[in-house]
Amino acid sequence: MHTSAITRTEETPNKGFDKVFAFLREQFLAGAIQPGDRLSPERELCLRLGVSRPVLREALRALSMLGVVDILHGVGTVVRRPDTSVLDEFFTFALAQQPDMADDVLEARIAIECQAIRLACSRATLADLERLRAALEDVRRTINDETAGATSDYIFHEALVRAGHAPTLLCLYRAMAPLLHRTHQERRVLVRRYADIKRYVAEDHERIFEAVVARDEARADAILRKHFAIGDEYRHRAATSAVMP
Amino acid sequence: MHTSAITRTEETPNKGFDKVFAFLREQFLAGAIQPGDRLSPERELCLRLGVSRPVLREALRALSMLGVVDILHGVGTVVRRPDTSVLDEFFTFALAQQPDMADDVLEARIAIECQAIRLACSRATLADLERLRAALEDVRRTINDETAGATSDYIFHEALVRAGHAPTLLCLYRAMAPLLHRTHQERRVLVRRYADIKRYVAEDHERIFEAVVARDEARADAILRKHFAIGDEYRHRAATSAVMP
DNA sequence: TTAGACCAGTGGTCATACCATGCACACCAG
DNA sequence: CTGGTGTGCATGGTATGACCACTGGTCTAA
Repeated sequence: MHTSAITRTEETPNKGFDKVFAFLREQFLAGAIQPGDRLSPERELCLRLGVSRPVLREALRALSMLGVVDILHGVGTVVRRPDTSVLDEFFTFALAQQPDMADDVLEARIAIECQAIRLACSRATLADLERLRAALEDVRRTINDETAGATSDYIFHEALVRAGHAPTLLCLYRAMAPLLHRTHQERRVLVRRYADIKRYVAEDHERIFEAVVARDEARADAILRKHFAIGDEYRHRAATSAVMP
Repeated sequence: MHTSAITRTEETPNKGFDKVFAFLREQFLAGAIQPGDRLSPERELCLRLGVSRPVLREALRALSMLGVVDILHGVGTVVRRPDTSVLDEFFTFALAQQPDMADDVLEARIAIECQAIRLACSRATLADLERLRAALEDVRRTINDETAGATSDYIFHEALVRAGHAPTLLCLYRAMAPLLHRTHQERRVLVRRYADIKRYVAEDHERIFEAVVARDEARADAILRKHFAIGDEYRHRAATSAVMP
């Protein structure tokens, strides 16, 4: 008990994995290593850090899980700009065991999108508007197809966020993409049950588009919020009453 | 080139790490292992899966990175309900690599906070309001202290997001915390230059608090938005005109 | 009864050897 | 000169076996 205390009298903040991970983390956050750089070979790194190769590899694998590096067999470990693809894994696991998390993420989605649409009102380029218009037509065209409809819906909303020209918002939004897409598909199942939902989907998206074209921030925000609220209500109705004429 | 194809004629979809990770992933998604369960010991698992222990550990570490399991020294590897805390690491890395991102992140911050304040209007508990009130007093008390003032400011806004009771929003907000705090401190430097900024800081936060107490979503959102806009303007003025009476 | 020591189970680390892949360079044939 | 080809090295990928360190329960002795 008290014997072990002597052994670690000096500096032993973390050891092994934590030490390595903390070190690499530092390097990244301090900007010492930039995207595109190639890390030192594993054999060299583990010498420099005073750990064994398996431990070093655990840390590298951890970073690769976070999307910070790519480990390429026969090439090396290269730093990459983390994209949101990692979060796909995360949400997959998270939702498998915690379906109620969907609602929570949905709230974050609303936050992102409402801010993005405000920005879009002042920043949207002609190309953005054209993309939105095309997406809107797709939504209308696929209104009777559950699968294609879900995709159209998602594409429209993503186009909306893109039009905001805010990289971070877009990044966050795309992080939730897998989840959102699944939700869209679930929602589409309701189309059969509630006939009026088709009109709601079509008209809402059109009004959203028009508000952006008119560059009316407050109105766009309000309409979009209402759009989500209605969708929420439909899901709620579907969840509470299993059968419906 | 063509020789290697023969070697893997049968089932060799992945080998080593991928194989193990895929296996565990299956187990989770199929619901074969539930939160609270304890995985088999490493030595046993790696035998069952036909891989070495280092490789198995890489996979376990990967899962722990995704927040799916907790690895406890001397105890075992236990499955946990994934929460959004993992995203901390991710966003920390993701947001760190772009220095010019400050303004952009600010926009994301506005998104989070405006949505959170709306939720807070309907969900804030007495404890939340009390925390907000205390933070508000701190803001007033430290109005003349740049450093302490920045901290108070941040604490108030975080309390706001907490009152929204949306884990994902809070997680995203905290991921931006370091950047935000820096911004708050920079803003405080302006206090000396513009005397009226003190009144603005104090009054705005008070009105924000009152709106939440009144549970008026639209008003709270609007006030908060204006609050940010004014802060933005101050920063803009400070940036464009270096000197000012 | 209880405080302490002990022990078995489990994760944490290490060292070394060998396999697998990519890439570049040199080499050879045209 | 040119193009293809093969060989070798650098690097990641895996396996093995041993030992250390922590946790929890059990057993012993006061």
